Amino acid sequence: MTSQTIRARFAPSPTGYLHVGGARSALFNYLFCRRNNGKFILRIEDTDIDRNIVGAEQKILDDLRWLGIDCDEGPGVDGAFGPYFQSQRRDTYDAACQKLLASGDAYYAFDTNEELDVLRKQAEAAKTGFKYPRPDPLPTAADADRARAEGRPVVVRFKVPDEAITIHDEILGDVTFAAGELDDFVIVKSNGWPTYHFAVVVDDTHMEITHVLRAQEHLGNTPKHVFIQRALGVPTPKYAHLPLVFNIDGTKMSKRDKHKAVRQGVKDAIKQNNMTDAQVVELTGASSDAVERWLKKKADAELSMDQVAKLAAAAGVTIPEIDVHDFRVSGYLPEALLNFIVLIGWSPGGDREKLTRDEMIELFSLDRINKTAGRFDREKLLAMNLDWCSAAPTERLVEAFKDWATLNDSHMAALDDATLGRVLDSCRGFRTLPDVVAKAGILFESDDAVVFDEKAVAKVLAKNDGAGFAMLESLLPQLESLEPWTAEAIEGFVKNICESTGSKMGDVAQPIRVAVAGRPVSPAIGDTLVFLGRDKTLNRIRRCLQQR
RNA sequence: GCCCCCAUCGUCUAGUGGCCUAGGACACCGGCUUUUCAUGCCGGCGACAGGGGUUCGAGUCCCCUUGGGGGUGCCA
Repeated sequence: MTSQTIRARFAPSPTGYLHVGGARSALFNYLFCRRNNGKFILRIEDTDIDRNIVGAEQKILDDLRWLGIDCDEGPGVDGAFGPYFQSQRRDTYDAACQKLLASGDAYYAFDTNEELDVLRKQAEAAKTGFKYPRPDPLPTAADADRARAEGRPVVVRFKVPDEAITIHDEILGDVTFAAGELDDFVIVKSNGWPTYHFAVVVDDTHMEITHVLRAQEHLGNTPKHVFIQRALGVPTPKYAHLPLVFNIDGTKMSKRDKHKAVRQGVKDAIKQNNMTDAQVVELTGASSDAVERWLKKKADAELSMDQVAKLAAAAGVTIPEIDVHDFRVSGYLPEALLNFIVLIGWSPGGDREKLTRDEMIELFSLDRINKTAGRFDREKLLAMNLDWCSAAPTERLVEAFKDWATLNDSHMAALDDATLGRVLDSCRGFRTLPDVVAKAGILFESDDAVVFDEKAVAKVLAKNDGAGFAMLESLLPQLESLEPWTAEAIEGFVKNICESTGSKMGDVAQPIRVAVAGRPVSPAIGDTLVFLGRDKTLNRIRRCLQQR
């Protein structure tokens, strides 16, 4: 190791938002570095030019920032090892490739995808594993030029040594792969760009990465990387393969789950005649062919997320949160998400569970990482979010709520901080930020926006020959003159009514609540009326009386 | 097919050979509190996958079986 300092990295590819699994990898790397005074590096792996999505890296950066995971080197944070985009490091890969070609550790190959497909199918039919047949003798540079001239694709393959290899993993221990298991894999594609396996090794070397913490799905790739390192004559970093993160049903958590959930919901709706194929076509504005393919053949790409969202709304399906951004939009606190995620595959030991980022840093160690894959339990996340919301000071809640409200174009984004703080405090006990809107949002809409819930009206107002309505009627003039218009005064007023009429709080508060909110749910009655103000309160009660 | 990894309540986990008649949290069930909805509080249900070893002693070590997962791409 040329550097004594621990250096670890998170290396996402810019193909969309940051996935929670990726966020967990980023977090572990981050914690490991912070704990050990190391450097945390962010590198964008954009060697697959066709799959890159414009602006995706910015979204990933935003999500990491939202979570509070900051890097020491990376896009926008200069370091001595940049650039931090693989697309800007092409010459490095080319040089490394030339070196391997020159030493005979890599060679040119000219097979078309079709030819390879045929070989793979044959192998499958024969129930044997596919291994790329290494040509003998190996093609020369001249052969490569000739192939290129013929219009054949030219790639570079790594000549895998015929020897067993043992990987020492910091979490899993020694893992041995027998000789002859690997075949000669591609390191440079026909478009000249390196594959992941090659770029990752070259970059980790140049960036002097000392520790590679990555998902366990990469364990089987590690021999490839170590063989390349040996051929290049460079050191091997320490590896730590993190347990995977699954859905609650044990399937792999993926972006496809969103399509899957909505597809199922739409299918059910059609089956129950709540929806027709024609409606699906109309809703999405897509061609009926595209819709059919999406519906039947699981061709996710046929519909955009926007179109899928429309279908979800129509079919009454909730799209599952998969990306960090989804959880942000759903109204989770980043500190809760972070706390939840860190406990999948790691624990500080004992009964400790609730951890701030700083506590995680203090407690983090590689040897407490589990080997077992964990499931992403949304119920537990919800409970954890409630805990964090309950414990959060009002200012923090205001800040988080504004972020959420702005992101969701909520009408409550317009409220001033002081009001917002009081509203948030009056709703304490909520699980996610939108719960606050569900409970108190109506108080900040126009009076005509109040829709009276039939059941609530029947139960609270109309029952007993309209006892509730009568109550409201008698309350109205007193409310007109009540002074001062504060939560305490209003609560006191309601209590007085109870005492003088011998009724329970609910008998008085509920009719008022339904009158002003249309539903039997709102903050405490005093708070509810204060948020509304006297004029709107009276107006809404009068409007309600017309429902009689 | 082949290679690799994994295995404690439904879920996340504590447990690193005796402290384990296996602890906590979420969920679930029951009760209490409460002006609504939520909260909050109390209690309950509930696991070492199976079989062999090793050991005075195994959830903890070894082997097999079973089960789950990952890889086997000119994706990362």
